[in-house]
Amino acid sequence: MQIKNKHEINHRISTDCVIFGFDFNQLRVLLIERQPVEGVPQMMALPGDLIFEEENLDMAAGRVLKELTGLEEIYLEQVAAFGDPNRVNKPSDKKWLQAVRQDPDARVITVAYYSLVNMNDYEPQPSSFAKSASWVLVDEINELAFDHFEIFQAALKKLKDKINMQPIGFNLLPEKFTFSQLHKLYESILGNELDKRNFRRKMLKLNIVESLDEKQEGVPHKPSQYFKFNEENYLKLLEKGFNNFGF
Amino acid sequence: MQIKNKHEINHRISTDCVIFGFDFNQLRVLLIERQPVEGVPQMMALPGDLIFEEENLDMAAGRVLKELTGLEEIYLEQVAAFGDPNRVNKPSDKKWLQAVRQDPDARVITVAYYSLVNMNDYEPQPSSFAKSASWVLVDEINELAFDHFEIFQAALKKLKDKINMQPIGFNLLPEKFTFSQLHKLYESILGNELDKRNFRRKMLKLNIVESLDEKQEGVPHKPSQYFKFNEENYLKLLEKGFNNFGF
DNA sequence: TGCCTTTGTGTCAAAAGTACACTTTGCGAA
DNA sequence: TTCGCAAAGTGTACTTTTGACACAAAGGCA
Repeated sequence: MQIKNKHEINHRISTDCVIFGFDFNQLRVLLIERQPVEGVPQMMALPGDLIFEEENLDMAAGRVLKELTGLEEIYLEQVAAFGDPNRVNKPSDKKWLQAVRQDPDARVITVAYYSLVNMNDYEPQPSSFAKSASWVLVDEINELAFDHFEIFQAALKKLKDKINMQPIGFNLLPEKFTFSQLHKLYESILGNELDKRNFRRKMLKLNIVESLDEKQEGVPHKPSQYFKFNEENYLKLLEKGFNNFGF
Repeated sequence: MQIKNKHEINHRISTDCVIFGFDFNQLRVLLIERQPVEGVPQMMALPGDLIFEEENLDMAAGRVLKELTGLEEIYLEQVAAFGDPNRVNKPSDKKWLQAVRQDPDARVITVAYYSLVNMNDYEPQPSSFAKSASWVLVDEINELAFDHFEIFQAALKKLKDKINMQPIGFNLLPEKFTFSQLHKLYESILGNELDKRNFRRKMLKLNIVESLDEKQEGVPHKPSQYFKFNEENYLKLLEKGFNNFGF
C-alpha cells in the first residue's frame, strides 16, 4: 500500500477573534496591543493565540479571548481558517514572534471567529501578552499585525452577509433600546442609509421587537419609546425556515 | 514578560473535500473507499488528506482532491475548520490510521472545502489510498468515516444557504442545458418543489441564462429549448451588489 | 412663548410573489 | 393515419412587499 510515510508535518493552530461592538453610533472592533518588544513598532492585532492540546476550536477561541481581553461567556461563530504558509511576512511580526515564541518560525494556521457583543457589558482587561485592549472604530482600522487585517475584512463581510439573511445584531445593543439605535446599528453594519419608516415597518412585521412601557427621559426632544428583543419569537422565526431578510 | 513557553503544541492539518455533482435528477457527492485494512470494515469517506509543508490551504485541497480522485482544476470554497480533539473516535477509524500513518494518534484539524461540478466532465480515478471513488446520492449518505458526515452536512447547509443568496449551481450542469434540468437542480438542492412557471419567470428576469438556437432531439415529447449560462451578466449582477435571491 | 431637535406616522404607485390549468410538440404504438 | 402519452411552454388575477416621500408631536431650553 505504501501509504505510510511522508507528509506528516507538524503545524501550530491558533484562533483569532473579531469581536464587534457598537457605541450607538458606529461599529467597533476589539483590538489589542501586543506587549512591546525592543525594535518592534507597535501595531494593533486581533486577540488570538495558540490552542491547547485538548481543546476544541470553539473552546480555544473563548479561552484565548478571555485571557487577552477579559471577555467571557461570549458566543463565537467561525469565520474561516487562514493558512497561507507566509501569512506571517512582516519583519516586525517575525521579530515579535522571535521574542515571544520558542519556535517562532513554525507555520501557524489560524481559525478565525467573530462575535457581536454589547460594549457596555464588557470592560476589556488586557492580560497575558496583551498590553492594552480597546474598541477601535471599524472605519479607522487600516493596518493590523500578521494577516489580521484580512481576517477582519472577512469577518466584516460575513457579518454583512448574515444580517441580510437574519435579523441578528441585537447582541450589540443593551436589553432595552430605541428604534433609532437599532436603525443606526443596521446602517453602521451595512454602510448605507436606510429609510426610517421603511426600516421600522419591516422590522416590526417580523414581530421580534416588543415595545416596552417606558420612554426615554431627560432628552431635549420628543422622547423615544424603549423596545426589547423577543427571543422566543425570533427562534420561532428561525425554525420555520427563514432567509431573505434584506434591506 | 514570561510569555515564551508553554503551549506550542504540534498538530496536523488536513483538508477534506465535499464535491457535489448532479445527475439531472438528484444531487450526489463524490466519495472514496479507503484502501482496505485487515479488520477494518469498509466505510465511505470524503476525499481528504494531510497538507504539505509549503502549501496554502486552497492549494492543498486541490492537490488532495486530485490525488485521490483524479479531479483537477476545480474551484473549491471553504466550508469551515473542524478540530474536535476526538473527531477520530470510531475504533475502525483508529485502526485504519494505525495501519496508514506513522503517528496515528496525532491530533488532526481539518479544513473542509466544497465545490460544484458537472459530473460528466470528470471521471473519478481513484489513486493514492483511495480504493474507489464514486458519486453517491446525497439522500443515501448516512454514515461516513471520521467526522465526515458532519462535514458533509455542513457543506450541504452552506450550499443551500448560498443558493438562496446567489444563483449558483450552473457549474453542476453541462454547458447547454434545458430549463427543466435547471429547475430540477434547484429542487434537488433545496429539497422542495418549486412552481415551474414562477421559477422560469424569476430566473429569466435575472438575465443570466440565454436561449440557444437549438432544441432537444429524439425525445418522445415536445422538445426542450437549450439554454446556456451567461457568465458576463452574472458577474455584472454580482458587482452591483446582489443578495436576496431566494425561492 | 418660541425654538430646536428627534420621534413617529401614512399613502400611493410600482414591483414582486403566489397560485393555478391548458395548449403545444414530437414520438411511438395500434 | 390516428391516437395517446409525456414533457414543454405559456398568462392572468390577486395579494403582498417594496420604495419614495413630508409633516405633526413631544419635550427641553433659552
